Amino acid sequence: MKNEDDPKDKRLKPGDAQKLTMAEVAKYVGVSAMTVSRAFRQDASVSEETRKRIMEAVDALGYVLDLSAGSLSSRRSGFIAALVPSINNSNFSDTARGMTDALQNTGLQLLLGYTDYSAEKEEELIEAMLRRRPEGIILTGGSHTARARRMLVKAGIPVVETWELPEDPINQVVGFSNSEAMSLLVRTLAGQGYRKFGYIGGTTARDTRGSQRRSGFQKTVEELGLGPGRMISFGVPPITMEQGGQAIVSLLERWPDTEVVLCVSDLSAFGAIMECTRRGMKVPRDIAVAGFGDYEISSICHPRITTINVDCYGIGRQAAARLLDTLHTGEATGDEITLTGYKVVLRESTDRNGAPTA
Amino acid sequence: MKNEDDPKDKRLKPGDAQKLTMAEVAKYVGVSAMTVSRAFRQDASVSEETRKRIMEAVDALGYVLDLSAGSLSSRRSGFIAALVPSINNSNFSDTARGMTDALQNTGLQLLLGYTDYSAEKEEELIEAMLRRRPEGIILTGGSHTARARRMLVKAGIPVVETWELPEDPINQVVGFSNSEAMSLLVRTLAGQGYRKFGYIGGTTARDTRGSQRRSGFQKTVEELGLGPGRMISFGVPPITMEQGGQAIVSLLERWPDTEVVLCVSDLSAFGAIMECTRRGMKVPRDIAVAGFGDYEISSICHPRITTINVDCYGIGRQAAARLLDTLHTGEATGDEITLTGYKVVLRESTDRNGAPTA
DNA sequence: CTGTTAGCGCGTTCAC
DNA sequence: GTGAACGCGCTAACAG
Repeated sequence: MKNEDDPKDKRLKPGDAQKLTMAEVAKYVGVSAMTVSRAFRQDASVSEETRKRIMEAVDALGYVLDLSAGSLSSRRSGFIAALVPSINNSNFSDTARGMTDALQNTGLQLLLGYTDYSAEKEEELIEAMLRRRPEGIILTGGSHTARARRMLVKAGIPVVETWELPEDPINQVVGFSNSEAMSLLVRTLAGQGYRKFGYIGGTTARDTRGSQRRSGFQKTVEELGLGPGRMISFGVPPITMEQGGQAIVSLLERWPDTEVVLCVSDLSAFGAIMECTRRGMKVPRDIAVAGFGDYEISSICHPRITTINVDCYGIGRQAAARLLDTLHTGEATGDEITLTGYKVVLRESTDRNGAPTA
Repeated sequence: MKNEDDPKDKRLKPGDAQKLTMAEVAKYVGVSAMTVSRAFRQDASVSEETRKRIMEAVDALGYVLDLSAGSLSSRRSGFIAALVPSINNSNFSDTARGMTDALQNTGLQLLLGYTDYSAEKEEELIEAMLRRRPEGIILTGGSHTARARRMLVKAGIPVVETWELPEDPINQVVGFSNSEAMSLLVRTLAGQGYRKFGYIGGTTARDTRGSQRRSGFQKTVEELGLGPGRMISFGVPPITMEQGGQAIVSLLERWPDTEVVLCVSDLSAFGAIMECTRRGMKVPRDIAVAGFGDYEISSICHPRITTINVDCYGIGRQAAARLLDTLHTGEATGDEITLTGYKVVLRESTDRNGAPTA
């Protein structure tokens, strides 16, 4: 913190300054600050010769551009805010990766936050993000507090909601119907002859995607005339593998004749299957289990787990791409919904032949 | 974008403005902008009465503080930069969560980037981060390009390197010796009577923690007089479960009498065990397997996996805490190393009794 | 407790 | 292709 040197010695030596400004670099090179500024932009009109000299000086002096100053002046922060429920869930981290990849070489940086599945925390985070003046914002899901919605609308930036199909979208949507996806899984398994369906999910209040999957399950089971599904809830998200194990135990105690159990997530399905194995039950011989999300584990474990494959990475990538479109077309783009695909992946854990090792 | 109203109508109506400034809020309330600014800070001396009026106006108008302007003026960005190799690895996302939690209520926000295990990408990211003028930066590992090191030193902000013990730390370190941790695992298993050790890891160039684990393994196996370890490499990081399965097949083809296989990560260990199961081998009856990292899966799967438990969350939390200390004590804190704990967790996958189901 | 003045380090805008 | 003046929205520093 102390200046050991003669404070009047203002000469600039390479490797000297800690907090260098553009003006100082400009003086060193013998141009104006504006020219240095231009040298940093792709398109700007600076002679190759001048740019080269400037960049050499930048290197020699170790100057680093100050974007916070630049964005104040240009009124473009260079940020895109993104909120996901949990960073520890590989489905969402795949989505975050998709967003980051889509933002590559756009000069935009992702400002990532996680809401812990809480609408209140989401509201706080939205406010914190908006204070950084992001040029767009990507949210997970369509449930937000009234104040959050107000802030988002007022911010006047493009908003993309993902992973669901909100009834009343703020702006753009990139996602799929969790309810229909689960419904498809129920129908597929019913088509294979399963009749007695159980369901394992979290308490619904916080995880809106989870509750959509649950209602898709219930609705479909009833539509198929298979009576009310056998539902077991474990605690609040994030979903753990262990909860799946505990839940299937409860479920089988209560309804021992259950044929197939659908889980809100592959993670709980895996926990359930392992617990069954540990208790000497064979999956799918004694009970079939399916998950949701097609996590890596489901194609590796034994037995491999039937699930719904969701395009997590694509959701992120497309959400960012939609945002970029809107930004480039001058925010005039109409609100629109981009549907992302999902598909049933049938694997050993629901195999009717009960021959887990193929 | 168009202004439908009379542009001369400058009266401020609640819920009107998109881009409101502090000065406008101040005018609305009848105070100076500075007083509004003070009302937003915790410590600042503003009468409760005035603050209340200001905050009501802020609410009514929907004003959102502009931190980018504030940080230019205060010369404090409010950012902490953090770089992790991969966001899809739950060990690192636990670390990120630890950092975020430690930064709670400090007014500092995490700017997260992932390097994809590449020093070049890390260098790029460091530059991109420094352009935002972070007040501190947290890195994973101690291997950086020369230019990255130069930029970091020159930035004059506290740097914390994590997850390893670099030979030549830049500043502070929060981590543990990956080599010694792996060594401890080898010794523990050798103590149980295992003699023929195999090792499965990635190609070493990019993943420095992986190569430290590998060398800890090799060194220790030789020290114990158990000859050179049987090493199999799979591709570049990130580590997948599938690679573990492929690797153990190669390893057993080449050295069929291997008794125990140590893996660079629980993820490859899990893949290896599942592949063995699929091929009709029992773990640990036919071969014992251990991992590294104590991922959730290892305590759930069947058989449960012996591993090294690492305090991932604590690494993040302490790294951020050290940074905060340094920031508060005026950056005068000496460089120091904070060791984080690790411990061997013995589970079924290396049980000498070979009774996987307890 | 509150107001005034003067920048923070850039980019915009308009000259040349 | 380059430069000068000005201002982005806020806060530090000082005054009262």
